[in-house]
Amino acid sequence: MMKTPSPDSIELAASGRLTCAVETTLDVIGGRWKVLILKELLDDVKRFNQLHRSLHGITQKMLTQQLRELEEDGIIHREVYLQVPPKVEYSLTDLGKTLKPVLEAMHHWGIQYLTARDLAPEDAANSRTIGTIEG
Amino acid sequence: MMKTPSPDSIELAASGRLTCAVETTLDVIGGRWKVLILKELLDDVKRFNQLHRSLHGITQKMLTQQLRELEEDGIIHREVYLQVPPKVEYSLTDLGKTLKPVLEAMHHWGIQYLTARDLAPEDAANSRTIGTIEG
DNA sequence: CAGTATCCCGATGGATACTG
DNA sequence: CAGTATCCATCGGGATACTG
Repeated sequence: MMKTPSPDSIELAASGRLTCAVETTLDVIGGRWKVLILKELLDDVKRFNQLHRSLHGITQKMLTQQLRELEEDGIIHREVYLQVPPKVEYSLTDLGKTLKPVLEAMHHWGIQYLTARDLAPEDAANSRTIGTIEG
Repeated sequence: MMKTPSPDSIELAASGRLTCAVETTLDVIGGRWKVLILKELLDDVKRFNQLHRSLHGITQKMLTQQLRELEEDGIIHREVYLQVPPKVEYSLTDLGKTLKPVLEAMHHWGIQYLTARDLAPEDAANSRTIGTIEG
């Protein structure tokens, strides 16, 4: 995989515009707050206001919206307790838990990237992969 | 990593608003066309119009813009040949190549996700991770 | 507590035309 | 060939206020 020259892009009509599974993933976790939300839920079940407090800066609207999208995509589960005052708990579904390796890969790369840029920003800017400048 | 309860989020002032390395990664590859561009460049060096043709639907403006951003982030290298007609080649930097595992993880999950949703969309919608509904 | 409902703005991204 | 330059539509996302 990824080694094949051409037969790679997976044509799917699911969303109409996606041409590759990588984009599908990006579509699911690419939202402004989604990876943060997922991180919060990786190990624990959490309530709405718990999330609201943890994700500093997010508005209620955004939190609700992003949670709904994650729910529709089958990533998280929303458990409503019919009581007063209301109580709603959010948790990862089994499908959602499978995102862990992806998030870890992204986390790992992020660290590496920040390190590289921190230590040698100019070096990175000048780095090149082609050695022969020749028409 | 990811196993620790709290000392996780890496406060960085690089971009001002990022609170986690995962977001850093998303910031770099989260653009509308970036993962597609990266996929094109994973194995080959390519010219501007080659990319333009491969990424069906992208406009010149968008292609230029996304390429510039990737370049600024040290992910790709832009090699200009001073000749007529002009020739510009894009390639991954060493740093850019390190994204491969990330893209592979995302690709792999995307496939898995599509399969899961395809085979059992309702099942996924009903899946839950908490078993005890109890206030 | 856990949301909705409005209003609103700026960034993202697209169409089109032009150029060194 | 490889871009720029404009103009424009959309929409993600935020502030604020209200509610079952």
